[in-house]
Amino acid sequence: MTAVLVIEDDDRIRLALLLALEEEGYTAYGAASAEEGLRRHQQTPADNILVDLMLPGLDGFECIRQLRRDDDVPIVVVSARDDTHDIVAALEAGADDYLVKPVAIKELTARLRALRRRARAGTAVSVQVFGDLEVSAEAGEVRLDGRPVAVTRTEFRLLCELALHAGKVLSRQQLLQRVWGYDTGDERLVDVHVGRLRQKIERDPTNPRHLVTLRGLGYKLQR
Amino acid sequence: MTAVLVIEDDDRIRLALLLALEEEGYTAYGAASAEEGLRRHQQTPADNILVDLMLPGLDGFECIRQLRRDDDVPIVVVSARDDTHDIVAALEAGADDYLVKPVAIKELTARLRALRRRARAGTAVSVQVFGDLEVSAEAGEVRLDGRPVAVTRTEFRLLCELALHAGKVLSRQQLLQRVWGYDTGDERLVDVHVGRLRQKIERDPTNPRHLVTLRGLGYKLQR
DNA sequence: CAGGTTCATGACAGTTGTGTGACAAAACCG
DNA sequence: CGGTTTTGTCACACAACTGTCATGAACCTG
Repeated sequence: MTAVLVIEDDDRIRLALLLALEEEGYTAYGAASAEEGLRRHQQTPADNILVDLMLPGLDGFECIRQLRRDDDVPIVVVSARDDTHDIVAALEAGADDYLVKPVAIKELTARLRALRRRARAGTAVSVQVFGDLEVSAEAGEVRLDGRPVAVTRTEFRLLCELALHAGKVLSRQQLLQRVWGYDTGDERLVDVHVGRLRQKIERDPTNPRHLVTLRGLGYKLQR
Repeated sequence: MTAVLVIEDDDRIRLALLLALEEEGYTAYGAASAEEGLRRHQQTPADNILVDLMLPGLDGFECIRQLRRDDDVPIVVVSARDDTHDIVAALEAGADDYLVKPVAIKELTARLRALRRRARAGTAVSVQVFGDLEVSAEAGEVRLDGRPVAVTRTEFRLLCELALHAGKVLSRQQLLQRVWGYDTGDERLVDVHVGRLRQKIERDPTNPRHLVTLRGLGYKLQR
């Protein structure tokens, strides 16, 4: 779960942002001043910080500088001022992005995602977790209970494809198409590989909990 | 010196951007289509890429996806379209930022700086440690158990490339591309050099613990 | 419950991927 | 220049993987 701290003095805007972010699946909490924001972040560090520029007391620029003194958290400025000087100054102070109000929530979350992807790059590898099962596309690794599991290339591609659409059914046709690149072919092939994959990633392969069959529809991977 | 590649089909805009960037102290060069841009970046990788969305042939989104397939250079979209859908789609495709034309050059460069600051964080470590193995890119040195190991230039480049993306799989294609600069070539070449490298940096070369093979995927270096 | 459909699985032969040693060309260097 | 190191190519052997098929179980449907 991604936690976002919103530092904004206007109650209406702050609440609107918090609601919209929660709607999108974030854990969001607010602060009405820079001082309060700094304090809250020190207590429970957020994964992202949104900050307004015009704040009572300590202003946004100073707030960013103080945050940056000992933290590398992605900071996005959300300001009413659409002025190159402000934008440049905010970025120079250490912000990562600058949006002008009113912001489209979809754009905001897309930018937060892009920023987190960038902040993560180089440090850790991204991992998808399904209970006791972990899949990391970039590390080319599958783990069950934290222990690495050896899977073959096709099994891995198949698993990644299913993980990419976690929770959604994929028909054998779709899988043949996306994993094998076959426009046509024997759908049984998919069964065989699903079977082999189950042997490796399910505690009880005859009673799959992750990679389940939806009779007549296809397969899906669930959490 | 920072090199920026500008992919933009409108000659006037491209030239204006190139001039403005040079004015600001960047080395800037352009491409009038996605295909040309991809080719130029492959030959001489840029530190930043600016890309338009509406391009003849391959469009901007596809261009970004192709760049992202094997590179995480900071990408900024510069587009005339101010539409949330486009912005979200571009960021999802892998862009880091999105600016709407006409852009203020000062804002553009400030955003480029912010982006590079972010992209550098984490990667700038000059000595990387993988258990008993140490790789120092700057010193051009490799140590096993603290003892220096003599590796050849290509072996060293190969090792650095793998260390730079520690924990992530790199395909033989990517390695050929990045270590040798070959756009095409015999992938077995990589095997041979990996084999030679293992002889030097692995305690038990037949049972590699650091430089491991991921059948069908490529190689990776792990801690 | 009979008949048809859909799915799981084990076996097998053909194919592919990888490690390695040998060798010649190229680069390097006193 | 002549010797040494490095590099890239090749061929071969072996292990691992893939796709097909046959069989039987599980599941629907009327």
